[in-house]
Amino acid sequence: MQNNDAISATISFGNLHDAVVDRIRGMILDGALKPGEWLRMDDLATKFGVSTVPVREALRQLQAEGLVTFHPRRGAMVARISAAHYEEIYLIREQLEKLACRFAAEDFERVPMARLKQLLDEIEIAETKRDVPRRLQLVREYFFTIFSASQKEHLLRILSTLWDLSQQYRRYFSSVPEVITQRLAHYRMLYQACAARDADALSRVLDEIHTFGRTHLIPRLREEEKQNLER
Amino acid sequence: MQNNDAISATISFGNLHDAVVDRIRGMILDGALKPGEWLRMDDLATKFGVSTVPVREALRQLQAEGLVTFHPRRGAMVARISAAHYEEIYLIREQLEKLACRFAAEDFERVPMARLKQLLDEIEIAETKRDVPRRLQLVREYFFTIFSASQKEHLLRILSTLWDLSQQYRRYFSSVPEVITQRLAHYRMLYQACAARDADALSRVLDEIHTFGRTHLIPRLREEEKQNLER
DNA sequence: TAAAAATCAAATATCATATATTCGATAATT
DNA sequence: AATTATCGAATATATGATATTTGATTTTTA
Repeated sequence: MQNNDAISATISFGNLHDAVVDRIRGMILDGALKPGEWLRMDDLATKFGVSTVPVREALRQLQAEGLVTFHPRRGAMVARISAAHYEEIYLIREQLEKLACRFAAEDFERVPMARLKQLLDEIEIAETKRDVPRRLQLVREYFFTIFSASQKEHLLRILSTLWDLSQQYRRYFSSVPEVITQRLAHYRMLYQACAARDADALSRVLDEIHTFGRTHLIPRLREEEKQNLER
Repeated sequence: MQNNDAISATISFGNLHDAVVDRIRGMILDGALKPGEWLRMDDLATKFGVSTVPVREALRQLQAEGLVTFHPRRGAMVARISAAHYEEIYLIREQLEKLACRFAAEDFERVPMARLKQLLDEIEIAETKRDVPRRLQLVREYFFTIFSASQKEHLLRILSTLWDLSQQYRRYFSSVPEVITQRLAHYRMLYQACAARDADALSRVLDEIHTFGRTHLIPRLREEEKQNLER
């Protein structure tokens, strides 16, 4: 009997380590593995059809990324991220995304506008279809299409892990209608700033995006967390 | 015969993974392992008196931190960091260190001034003794004593890995007299800004520190790299 | 010079050990 | 007498060592 989740069948080349990392990270990001959930190495290994060794390595890497916490002799667990942590992560993202856009704006030729337009359209389609997971995925790709024009390896790596860490938070707000319409407006403004090759406008839009998060979303999240604790 | 480098003897509890990570990271940071050098898992394992498993895990974590690169079926190697990478890392550090100081300045009470003074004195002593490794260590501790007042877990973690990545560069300049005197002046200015509980002054000093790096050190490093390639 | 074999090390699996947790039994206290 | 607390054994699972396999590189021979 062959397990459908088995990796060995799907990945014929490359190493198991990276494949396992991607699988587990994916499961955490789309909520299949929830914060606070224990990650039993044996279970994951049999699920993926591999031994425990690549699983352990994968979990260690995810720990380094902040998505997983290790508890000595107890095992690994999906990281619990508090509202305070989200706030911190967002402030870091704000600075680094501004930096990435500054680099990108040094040469707008590197921003693939056609791809950006396509993603923007697909985001709106996903929204009309109420396909939240797909929209989240597309939005991420949209932003990173812009960030990538910075051609800054480390910056992109750090931003990528920060987006991973704030994924839960994004999913949490992905069903609030006012937030969605506001965000869609922001995405369009980003596109226009890039299309106009206007570095200042790009910077302003990014500011607006993050100010909206700071003033509207983070307080809401703090409130929500307080309610959860009281219950 | 007992190997002096053996970890098992020194670390009786906790897991080997963390101990091995610290050891290898330490060896990279103080130059015992040089950029481009292959990290043979067998060798490291026997050197530390452990099996290859914790070594592999440690190398994977260091890969996530950016200190080590993996080459499929070839092994792990100490990361080579180009002048362009240093420049990028420094620009990221600039933004994040300003952010950390902004948080720290929200409540100067959290900055342990006595400790800061002590470190500043020790830095100057280490300098008169020409003890470069110790000075590098102390300077790092000095900055992180300030950053830590931000009480921002993720920010500190990211800054820590960025300092690790720029360690080679710091060592490279640690023997240039003009750089040292300029840096010592910067450290004193940092102390004074904190002592005066002046957030603006702190921000200005940090700006000056990074501007000096950008205008004087990075170009020098680029030049050096070019010469190395020509040779 | 090219091909094949030998060698070497990483990648993965399997096996062993150590530790934390849980459950049950017994004792102690109310 | 009943309930709770504590101690110990059993179980589960992380952690670490050893063994095997796979892939790549180098060397040797035709």
